[in-house]
Amino acid sequence: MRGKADSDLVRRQNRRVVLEALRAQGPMARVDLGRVTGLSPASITTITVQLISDQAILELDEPASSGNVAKRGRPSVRLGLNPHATRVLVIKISVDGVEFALADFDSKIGSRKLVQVATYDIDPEIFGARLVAETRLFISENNLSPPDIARIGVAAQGVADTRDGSIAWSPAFKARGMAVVAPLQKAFSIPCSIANDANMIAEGHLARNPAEKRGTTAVVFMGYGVGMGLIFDGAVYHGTSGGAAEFGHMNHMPGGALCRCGRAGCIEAYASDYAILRSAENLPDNIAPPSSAVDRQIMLALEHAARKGDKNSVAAYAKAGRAIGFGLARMIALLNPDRIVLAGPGTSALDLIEPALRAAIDEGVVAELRQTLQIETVPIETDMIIIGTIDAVMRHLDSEIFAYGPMPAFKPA
Amino acid sequence: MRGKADSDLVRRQNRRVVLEALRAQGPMARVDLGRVTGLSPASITTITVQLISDQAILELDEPASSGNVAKRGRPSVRLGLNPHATRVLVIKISVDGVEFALADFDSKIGSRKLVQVATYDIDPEIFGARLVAETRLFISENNLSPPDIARIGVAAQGVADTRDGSIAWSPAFKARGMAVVAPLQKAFSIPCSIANDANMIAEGHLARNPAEKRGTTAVVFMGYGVGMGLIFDGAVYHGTSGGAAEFGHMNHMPGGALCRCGRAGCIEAYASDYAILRSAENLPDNIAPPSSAVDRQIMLALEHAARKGDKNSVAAYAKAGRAIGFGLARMIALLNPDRIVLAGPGTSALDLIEPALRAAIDEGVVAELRQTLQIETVPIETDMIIIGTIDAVMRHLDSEIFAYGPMPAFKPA
DNA sequence: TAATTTAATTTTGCGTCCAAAATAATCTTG
DNA sequence: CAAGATTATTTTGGACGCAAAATTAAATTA
Repeated sequence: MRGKADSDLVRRQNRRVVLEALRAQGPMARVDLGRVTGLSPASITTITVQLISDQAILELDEPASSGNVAKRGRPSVRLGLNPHATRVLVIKISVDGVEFALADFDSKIGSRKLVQVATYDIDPEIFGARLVAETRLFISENNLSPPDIARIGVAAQGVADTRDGSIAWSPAFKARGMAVVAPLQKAFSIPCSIANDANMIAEGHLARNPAEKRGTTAVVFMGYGVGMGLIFDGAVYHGTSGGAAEFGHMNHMPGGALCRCGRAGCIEAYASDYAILRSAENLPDNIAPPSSAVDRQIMLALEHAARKGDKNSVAAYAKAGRAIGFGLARMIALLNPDRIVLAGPGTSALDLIEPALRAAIDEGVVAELRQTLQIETVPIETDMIIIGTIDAVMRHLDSEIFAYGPMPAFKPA
Repeated sequence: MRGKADSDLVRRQNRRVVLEALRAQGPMARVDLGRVTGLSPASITTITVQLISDQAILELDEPASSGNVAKRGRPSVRLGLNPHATRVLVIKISVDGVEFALADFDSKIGSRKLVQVATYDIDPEIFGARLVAETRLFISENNLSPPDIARIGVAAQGVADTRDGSIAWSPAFKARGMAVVAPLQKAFSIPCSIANDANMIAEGHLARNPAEKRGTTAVVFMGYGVGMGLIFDGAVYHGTSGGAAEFGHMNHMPGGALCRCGRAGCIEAYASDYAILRSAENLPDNIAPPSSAVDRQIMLALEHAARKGDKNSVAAYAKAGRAIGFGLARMIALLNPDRIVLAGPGTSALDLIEPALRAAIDEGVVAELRQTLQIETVPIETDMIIIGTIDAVMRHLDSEIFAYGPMPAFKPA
């Protein structure tokens, strides 16, 4: 914590704490809010009166409805986030196309839509215009207009530049430096931000796992690519320009296998779907990777073959495990994390990958650093990119807007 | 920032802000403290009155002494940290032996002493006893007794375990898990903590470079070993058990050169003094490294030979640069830092190392992540370990003791 | 010596928190 | 069904921190 403190800071912090409690644990009564936040009942009253008048939260008046077994005493009144406090638009940009989702202030997704876009050869200018047009269409299809939306969050596959709001490099685009935030903000005058998709998965994991509020966790995403999100003390780390945790493009072997990014030896060039496939088919590892995602069925068939004992397939998964394992070993030496979480569709082949992965960690890092390390697998799928982006945007609204005082420009639905 | 806020938090935070300003920028008048901290003159008065009565700071009453050209108006009274507020003992444990230093509350070193200890084959029990005995001697030689010392900070070469207060592994010891904090605390009843020496170098760098309060910096130390300290937003990152930034033992090549730590392929096994020497002498890279530090003169002679054009020496430095460069490339992919700072005696050979180092970074990480990255060399020597440990301990005292209120158990000198 | 200038403190007011007391709303029980 | 009992929430009053304005302090300049 830096800089001076005053009563303004206290008010904002406590408002934020209350909002975060409601967001993380769902609706609850004032008494419970007091217990959870550590604030006195008197303070809770003051704060909730303000938040209610700001329309950020509301009383969920279900008189004896919710199967409340008759308890003694004055019944508690549950408070919840006001779904109509504001709305948020989330856009996911990947090789598959562009996906849109609208979420209410209580983080529930109201509407979503996938638009197929032939991204690879598209011109940056044209993509920007297309993105604006599709966004405008999606907004109007939901009977809304731009001022109804408080913020736009974009999750992009590849290296997102959080500072200039562009996609620096992505497997979805041949071109580099695709401007994304600028055209959207210019067209709609809505604050907009962009981040890497794996970091957004980590945001989603963080929002759902209170244990991640402490210590360091690396969330590894395995699938069409290999990604990572780093959580330090309850905050996802983005790095200087948003390029943090580019685990897939962390070098594994100098001069090694050819990667989609054009360089040699990236972890992704050994451990992503296309790389495992290429390796299982005994193709040389310097042939150009495909520009589109590998069909899920093909990967499942490959897993099946490996489990049946097909030598090449088994070796391919082992190679992938070794690449990820050495990458993790290097990460462990650098960050000494508490937990590693393995997630994504690629974990369906974990039985084939894990032995080599663990052997590589054992070989690659001093034992003392991995004694307390937990490695676990969680069922996170690609949908977590959208969900996590919503979480990230909401966290921002909680802190930066509602925590400050009366809502700016609120419009009841 | 987590948890609720109250006026207690405000008071502590602002007291800390004042102390940090005086520590970072030296003595200054109340007016200037107000300017620097953003606090009003009224608040500065209140806070400084308390800190003076706690004897944490004092008025530097030099009536018109310090060449103050006659200014109009009431003269300002400069305030400074009270050197005698408390004392701190710092212990550095390395292959060379054990070094002691005493520092006053204004961070100035009062007395220091190097004790040669044949560490390598020592029994943990015996080392603990010896450490306590030497510490007791050092304290009494300075006409002090244990209660005069507020805190002991230990910096250790190798993997320090901040949680159990031991040295998990170190090139200085054959044994693993050397208890350090426990015997000291038991003997003297003084709070004691331990950390890795490279992290302490980063603490020292941070204390002297206000720019490091923002963003991410990796401080690389090159010399008898290769170390790193990571600074995230103005705080040195220690990891779960204090083992963070073990850059020297981050794997470079699976199955590669033999390292002091017993494993194969660590960066240190290519880029530390002994590794460069081994490589220049054309010895196989699987021979056991020496258990003591390489003499500085030998390394300087090697540099000289390389600059004269000796092929083997030139190749050895290039190999070192490549190992460090790929390590940095991997770190960059993971952390997307703002700055890399190269430091330590090894930087005297930077002209021989840097070309290969930069080439490896270019080869090993996607261009977009290194566009804004600054790589600089700073003249940090091994002495920074002691200085940085003092800084770290003082930062702790500022936050955890003096920021809270009256000093516990203060004894004027 | 009086006016001016700059530094620091004191006074006063405001905002936030908390503890305790008061009030509200419901259930239990005779 | 009315009087307790019980639990939730609000009100009241006090404490503590910051900041603005007024005041005091200490020096220079005219």
